[in-house]
Amino acid sequence: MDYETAEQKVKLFLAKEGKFFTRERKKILQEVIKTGDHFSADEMLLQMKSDNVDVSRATLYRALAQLVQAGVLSEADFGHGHAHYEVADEEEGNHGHIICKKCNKVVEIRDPELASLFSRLCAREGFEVDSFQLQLFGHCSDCK
Amino acid sequence: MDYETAEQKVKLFLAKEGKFFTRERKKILQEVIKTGDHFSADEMLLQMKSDNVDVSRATLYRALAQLVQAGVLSEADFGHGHAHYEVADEEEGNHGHIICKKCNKVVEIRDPELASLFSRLCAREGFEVDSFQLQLFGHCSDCK
DNA sequence: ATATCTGCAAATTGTTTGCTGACGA
DNA sequence: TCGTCAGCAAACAATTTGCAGATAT
Repeated sequence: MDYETAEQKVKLFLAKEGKFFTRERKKILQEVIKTGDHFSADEMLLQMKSDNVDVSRATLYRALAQLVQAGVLSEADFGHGHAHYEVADEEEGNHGHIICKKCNKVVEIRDPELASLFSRLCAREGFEVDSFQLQLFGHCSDCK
Repeated sequence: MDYETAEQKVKLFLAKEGKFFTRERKKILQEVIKTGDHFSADEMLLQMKSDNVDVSRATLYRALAQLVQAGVLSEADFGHGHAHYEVADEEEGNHGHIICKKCNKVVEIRDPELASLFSRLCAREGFEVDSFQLQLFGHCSDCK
């Protein structure tokens, strides 16, 4: 997702909630979009520090939660004891991850079959699904 | 999984690690097997309290981690801020969950297509997968 | 006998919250 | 102007850990 698209989404969301697009939120959004990868709150703080962008931990956490709500970020748990974020897919459902238990490498899994299989399974249970989290744990080619 | 099977697995695992099958670990295993459902560490402590089984929180956490390693329990994160456990499936891959975002109801999703699709996707990335976690978030028939 | 265990309380980790002066519309 | 915000420090919840005496083999 490019910065412009993201900013539109965020502004729309904030406006709807009666909130402001402050300079801190903008700085955070820029840093977040700049990252092409998964990141934790701490990693983002480090990146910001190295870019001389100064925002408090509390503000970052508050902003990340908003970005998730705004649909700009998605959140995942790789079993490492803290949340991971990544820029959300622009269209349709999100994607899964394969995590190497040895070296912690993370690879994204995208396949149209995923969404279609999931919605079939959910319909069977009478659920209406709007997102999923899929983590596959194993060993990558280097570690097995 | 019945108690006997579980105890075998646990004893094997503990022996391999040079650890003991103590009375606390046995009490915990019994309570865990008794539960037919998902549970958190706190819920298990409550159940044990109501059964007059007395084990400290620290010992429970240590034992749960071993049971996961032994393959008797599996661990999942439903986004509620704490881990959930459930007795692991005896054969082949585990299963997923659909979680209602409104009422927190959790329904299990089992389908042979899951494992086969996942192993296909992983092979494509050169990974060898041994477990997965799948959470589908949405609204159940009562809440939508 | 000896290494592993338990329970306790204290420590850690990741994250959230209350407050006060600063900021955005 | 007036409500929202940022930063700080304190609060929190879930989980982990160090230690000293109890226990398993």
